Amino acid sequence: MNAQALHGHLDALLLAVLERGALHGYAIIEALRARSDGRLDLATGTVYPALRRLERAGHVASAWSTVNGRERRTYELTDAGRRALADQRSGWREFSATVARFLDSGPSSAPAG
Amino acid sequence: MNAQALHGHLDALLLAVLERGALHGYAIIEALRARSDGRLDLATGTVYPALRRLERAGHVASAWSTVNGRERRTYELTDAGRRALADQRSGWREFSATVARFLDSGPSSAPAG
DNA sequence: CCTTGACAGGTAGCTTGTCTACCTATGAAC
DNA sequence: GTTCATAGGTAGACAAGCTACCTGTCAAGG
Repeated sequence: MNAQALHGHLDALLLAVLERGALHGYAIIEALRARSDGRLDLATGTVYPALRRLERAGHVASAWSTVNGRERRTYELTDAGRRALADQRSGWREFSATVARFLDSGPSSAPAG
Repeated sequence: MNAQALHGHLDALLLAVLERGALHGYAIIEALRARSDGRLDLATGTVYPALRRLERAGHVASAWSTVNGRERRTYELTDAGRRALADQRSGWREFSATVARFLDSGPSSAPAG
């Protein structure tokens, strides 16, 4: 399952992983992979631009830090990002409930017609 | 909620409404609106090209019929379309379960940390 | 006859957002 | 100094939905 299916929901996932604490880009990709049991395996070319989008929107803030002599850009949720995440969560719930009406049950599992 | 959020799932919804019986394009749009309590209000410019996509893929078959002197193109699920729908259903379940891991619960609803 | 509005089908071009492919750089192993 | 894992980044391709527009029928109002 690639991010093409996520279209429009990727930003929400990014905010969600950052909710547990600040991470750098590569670690975000690994967190996504780990928490999804390998189902979400995103390319850097997908995640980095998305992170920059979120930063432009003010939902995350980034800072350079040097770890083991390596430059890493660490991303952190802002207050606006936290609000945006709450918003996206309810948006997701509405979206998934709506789609589920069409896809969660087939004709065989319908009660009587 | 617009179809931009549906990205990649629209085809599945279209197949799902056609599962209950053949419909013409306009009626599909109305069925989507009705079954979603108005949440899915798709433009013809969204649905017609999608239908043509599905027809090219062999998932639906269309036929012209004249009703009340009006030409209507009626779409019907093919066997391949039925298989594709079953496929999309399981894809949807996996997708929604995966995203839900990140978005269905906030830190407040987490048990202990 | 002409206009307006609901119904019905259709297309072109724009925009957004992800993907592919590529590049730079450090530190460790060989 | 080559290769691998880690880490950050960009350009251009591509898919798919959106906006705006067009054609046409039928019914109502003038």
